[in-house]
Amino acid sequence: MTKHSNDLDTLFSALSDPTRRAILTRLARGPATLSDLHTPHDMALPSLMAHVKKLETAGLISTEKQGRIRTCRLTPGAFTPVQSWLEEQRSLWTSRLDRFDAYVTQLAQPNQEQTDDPRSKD
Amino acid sequence: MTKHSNDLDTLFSALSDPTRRAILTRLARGPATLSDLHTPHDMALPSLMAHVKKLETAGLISTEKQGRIRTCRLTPGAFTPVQSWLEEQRSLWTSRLDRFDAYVTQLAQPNQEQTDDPRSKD
DNA sequence: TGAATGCTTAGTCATACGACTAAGTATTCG
DNA sequence: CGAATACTTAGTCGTATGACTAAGCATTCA
Repeated sequence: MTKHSNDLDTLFSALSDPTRRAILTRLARGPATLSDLHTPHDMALPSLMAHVKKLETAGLISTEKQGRIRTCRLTPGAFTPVQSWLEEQRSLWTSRLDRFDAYVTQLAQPNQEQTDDPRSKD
Repeated sequence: MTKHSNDLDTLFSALSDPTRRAILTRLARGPATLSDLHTPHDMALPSLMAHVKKLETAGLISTEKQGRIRTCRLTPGAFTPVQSWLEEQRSLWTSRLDRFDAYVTQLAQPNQEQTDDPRSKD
């Protein structure tokens, strides 16, 4: 069993390395072979290969071998789960702010009934 | 020296663990003490503490101690570098698609001069 | 004051990660 | 065919991560 069971685990983990992010940035401009990807990095080829494999496992890129050459390309829409998670967090955060705002507004108008501080809700 | 020198390294790495993402989700609803954060997780308190510390190091949360109680809260805008990076990638990708589109359009109109396939550019 | 509470530190351990070298395999070129 | 090319596999090594237990240290409450 690998360490990361979850999609997001694997994605965020794959993105947490600068070499891998550089590879993605390169591939955003177009497909490339392993050697192409290797050239700018001061690192042995097997080490770079391991990064490429991690990106592929995370579903961020796909690779295809023709003859002795392996070509790598970005997977369209691979960032979607990441962006969705971020969006969900943002949504939770703003709805909290809304509730807090309503609470403060209510405090400022003591004529009306008050509910509990919404911040303490589970 | 820690392993992650870069902001993005630390951020993505902090986000790559489900316990830590759960903590963030909890804090999106409002501040909480360490014990609060601990309760739902079947894990020793020091282990949870380590996660909280990692989130704090990444700048995703801040903590403050009053008496014997440590309160944790989300750092507003902490996701910005992550979202900017994603946005930059998207931008590279779409500009590549635009260039490719222009190339295809040109192929379909052989009357006009053709440039090289933009995909092969460095 | 003495005990309970809430966190903190210290130390251990297993596994994962990321780099390397060396050697192997499969294409392609001369 | 034989050599160069482009990856691939295997094996090693040091460090990082993430979990645990046990013990320590303030604060607060009775």
